[in-house]
Amino acid sequence: MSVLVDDDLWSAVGDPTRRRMIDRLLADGSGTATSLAEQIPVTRQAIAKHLAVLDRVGLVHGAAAGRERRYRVDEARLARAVAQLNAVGDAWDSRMERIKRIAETIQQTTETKE
Amino acid sequence: MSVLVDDDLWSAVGDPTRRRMIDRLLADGSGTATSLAEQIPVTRQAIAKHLAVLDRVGLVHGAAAGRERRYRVDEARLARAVAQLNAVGDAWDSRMERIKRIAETIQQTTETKE
DNA sequence: CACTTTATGCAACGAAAGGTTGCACATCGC
DNA sequence: GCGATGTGCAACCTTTCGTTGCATAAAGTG
Repeated sequence: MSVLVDDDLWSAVGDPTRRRMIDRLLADGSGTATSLAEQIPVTRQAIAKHLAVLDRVGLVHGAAAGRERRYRVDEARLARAVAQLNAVGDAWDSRMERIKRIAETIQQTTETKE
Repeated sequence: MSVLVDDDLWSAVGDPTRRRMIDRLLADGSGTATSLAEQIPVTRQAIAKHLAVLDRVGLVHGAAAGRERRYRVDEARLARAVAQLNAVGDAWDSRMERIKRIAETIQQTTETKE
């Protein structure tokens, strides 16, 4: 049984830098390429490209505001991504019954059908 | 605060092909580069490289058995990865309190198949 | 208004990742 | 011994992630 996931969506959050960007955007409410580059150790241009990727899959939306372009997380879209992360995690968990003990952090019982 | 995540571990499961490989290995118990290549639409060599990546982060272990090299998922390690997926998902969720309902709705539309 | 600062955007380029093909080599079954 | 099967190594291509450099637009300030 494999879970149906949107590879583009997953790949978008699969990148460490993009994950940090989402963290920052969620923490601050919104941000620009420049503001994010000040908080994450990559250049503004790299951030800008990642924002384009995130925008393309709909995880963020940018709006021009004067001379700056301010980005904000699309929470519904991110919730969908989170749901997929959980779905895959649950699917794998259900295949590893015997190690449930080891994964003490994961207490959510999953009744995913096989 | 951002969640402490092992980027290598996350990146390992961030690749669609590697996720499918893990799915197959879990379903079949074990597998070889050749057997996996028959189930996933990429060449055996590509599979071999992914197995090397997964082995490096400890998600799978390979053992020579005659002329073939058989790989098996390290369940403790995978459980750790799953825990991190959940941790990040939870962190993001906690930042998006107000859309919890949407997340639930999306969850229902996330299908699973064989 | 002119000038400087600040925020973007575009382009070229390099390194690494994911994928392919081709071939050499080891091993199993007969 | 010999063919079929399973690996491993190497070269090569494309995309992705990151860089630097430069041009441009919008504020802010004298």
